Amino acid sequence: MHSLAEENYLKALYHLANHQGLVAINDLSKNLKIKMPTATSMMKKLAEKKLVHYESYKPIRLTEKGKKAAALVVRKHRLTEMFLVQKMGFGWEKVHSIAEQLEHIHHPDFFDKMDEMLGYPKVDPHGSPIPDKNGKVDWISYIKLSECKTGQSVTLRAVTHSSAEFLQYLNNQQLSLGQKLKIKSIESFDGSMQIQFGGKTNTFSHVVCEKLLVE
Amino acid sequence: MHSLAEENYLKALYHLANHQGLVAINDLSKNLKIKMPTATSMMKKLAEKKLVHYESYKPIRLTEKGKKAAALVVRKHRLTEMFLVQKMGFGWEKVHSIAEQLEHIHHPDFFDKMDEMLGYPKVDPHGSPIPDKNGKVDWISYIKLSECKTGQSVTLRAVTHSSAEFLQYLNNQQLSLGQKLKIKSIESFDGSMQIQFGGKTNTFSHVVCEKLLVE
DNA sequence: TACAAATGTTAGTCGCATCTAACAATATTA
DNA sequence: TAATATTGTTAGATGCGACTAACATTTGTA
Repeated sequence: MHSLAEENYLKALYHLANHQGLVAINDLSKNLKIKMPTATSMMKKLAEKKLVHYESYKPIRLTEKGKKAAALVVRKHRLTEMFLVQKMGFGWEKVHSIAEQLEHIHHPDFFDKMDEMLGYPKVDPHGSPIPDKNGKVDWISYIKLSECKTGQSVTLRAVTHSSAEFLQYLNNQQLSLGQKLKIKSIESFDGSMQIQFGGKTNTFSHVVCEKLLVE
Repeated sequence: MHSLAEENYLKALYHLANHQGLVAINDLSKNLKIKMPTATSMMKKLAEKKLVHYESYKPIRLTEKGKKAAALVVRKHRLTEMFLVQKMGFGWEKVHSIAEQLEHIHHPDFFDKMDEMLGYPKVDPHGSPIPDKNGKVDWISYIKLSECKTGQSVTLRAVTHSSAEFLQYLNNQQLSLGQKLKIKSIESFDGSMQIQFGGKTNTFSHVVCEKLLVE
């Protein structure tokens, strides 16, 4: 089995590769808040274990084995988040930090039981897809709210950031998944959007709109 | 907060002190399956942190601070076991090994929520008391089945071993907590007991009877 | 294109939790 | 009580995952 540190590197590589394509040592070290030499030496270790393709000065790529291992950690994380919300009554803004710890539990039965109790969910409370037991993911192609045009009507399907502060902000705006949104106008100079939903119109900054996925 | 290793030492000291009184380095190292020098150096570290009283060649004692820290780990372990049985439907023989990992989660809300969902239970699925949030334990004084006399009628209240094998053995005998037992006879040469319960009479070895607590 | 800035690697150190080997103290027993 | 066995300690090594300092490569730009 992989160590806690290894699992965290795999997960970071997985997310970075999905969000930005090529992954440099620098990205990885910033993401994990470790220094670059530490990341370099871990890449050598993961390369030994055939979890990444690593060549000096080249971008890092997960191998198929590495992708699967990473996806299985993500699976544990997202199943846990779903369990915490659905079965334990936590708010969606609380669950990320708990799941960060629980994702490292090595006990298949525990997660299989959650999966069963939840009815084999396909997405987590933030709308992110839950990888299956083989690490395969059903990618659903939503678009960012920030890419929509004035006048469009869309439905909020996922958020791409799970920090407690951001989700609490959405709570304060009474914004949750499934909410229908109508784009009233867009400020061209800062990209902020006036959005109508639930009988009111609020303004959201570009930074916020980028993190909201809709269809 | 304490490291995973520290928590495991505290827990071992707590259990050993409760089961056998004085605790020697040797006991500790056997219990944790580590070598004696490792235990010695950890005792020095825990002494620095005022979690144990340690003097060379003397038995080890937890300080009040150490007892509380240990009890809080035990609390997390036992709450988790109860949650796994009551809310997730695991058999009592499965939960120890899962709880061994979950007990090291550092997230008060997670355990508080379990506690609330379980209705603030006083004992775990094996009949062991759950320390309160201050680390205080309601000691209930049961006696070992092995100490009972022929003809006595008692009720099974707790088991003092939580290994999957032992509990599976009890499952196979259809023996669970709350079961009324009547002692039909005792073999004087090996201490095995003929016990009547649930409409049948089975023989249990001394080793088994020592692990069953009754009242 | 040449230099500067940014990025990446190598070499060596550190703390943690483990180990083994050698030595010291305590306990057991002949 | 003296010899022996058991238990405990000290000293020093190891693997892991982090670090800093110094050096190397790549990239961006004047």
